[in-house]
Amino acid sequence: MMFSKACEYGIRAAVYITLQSLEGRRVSVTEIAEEIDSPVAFTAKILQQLTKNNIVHSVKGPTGGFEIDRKDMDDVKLNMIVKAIDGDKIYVGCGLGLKECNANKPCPLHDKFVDIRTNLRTMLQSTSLYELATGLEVGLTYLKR
Amino acid sequence: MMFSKACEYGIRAAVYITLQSLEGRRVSVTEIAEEIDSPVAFTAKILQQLTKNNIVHSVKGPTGGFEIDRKDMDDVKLNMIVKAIDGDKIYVGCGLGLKECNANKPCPLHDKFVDIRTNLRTMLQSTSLYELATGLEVGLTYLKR
DNA sequence: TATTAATCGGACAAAATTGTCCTTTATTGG
DNA sequence: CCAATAAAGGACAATTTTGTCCGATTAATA
Repeated sequence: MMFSKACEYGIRAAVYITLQSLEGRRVSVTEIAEEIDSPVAFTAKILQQLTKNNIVHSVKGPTGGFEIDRKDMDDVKLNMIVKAIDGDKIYVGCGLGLKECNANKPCPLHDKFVDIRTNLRTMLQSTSLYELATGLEVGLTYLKR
Repeated sequence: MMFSKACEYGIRAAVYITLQSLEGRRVSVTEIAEEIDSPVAFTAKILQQLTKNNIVHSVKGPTGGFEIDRKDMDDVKLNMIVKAIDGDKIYVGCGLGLKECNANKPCPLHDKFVDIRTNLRTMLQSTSLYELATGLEVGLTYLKR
């Protein structure tokens, strides 16, 4: 409703990989898709994008799979994932779809939107994968269903 | 980025109709589409939905077109338009796309999302067509480009 | 009453998003 | 080196969203 399906899967996948990487486990697409309840092949596609953008790290061959460095768990914020998959259309662009809409020439909703969007951006920029994964770890939050 | 294209056009159309109704003018789809810079036929479809939902009033035949009663300009809030076109998926539903996600069994982003979504809902529920149209009237805001 | 101008409604078309499948490439372990 | 395993990548398919077209319906007016 806010992100594309691809982006939703992407975030869920990244969080799951983070969770498993914390335990030192490298995970396959099959496992990921199963655990986050997403279409396997489609999830694979999305993971390709995340690896290209250095958000997750992938290893081919047997014992291969996806993982995230401990450092990256802190460094990777949600906005990076969103940007990698959906682009920056969440930040840029008018709420009413006007091409030119800014403080100078605002659409009728411009001012009311900047607030909401700023909140969203701030939230995405400040939320790390590690933060999300720890909630899961403790059993406070869930990724499936 | 937040609303569907259909919804964007719908809001823009409704605001334009409001503006013209304030001047006592009834407007045709052709004029609306031109003034809000949207595809005519598609805009017509969306206006049908708005009419069915009693958000705008339509009159067939020559001298016909769309208009909004003065009273409705205050009563119709943006959330009604959004609901009529996009349904309530903006309010309902998990930010990460989980089927079951609530305070009991929250997704990792649940709490951070409720804030943002509450802001959005509040804004949509409190913004009337009249309010948006008057900004246009005074030349403070714009609908095209 | 005939003409004309407008919305309504349904069928269709195009484009974007979501999703699948299969082949290639890299890597591990025997 | 070989077999098995996993991601990468490209082609294709299904679905949803966006958009078009055209005939039917309604109403005003000459």
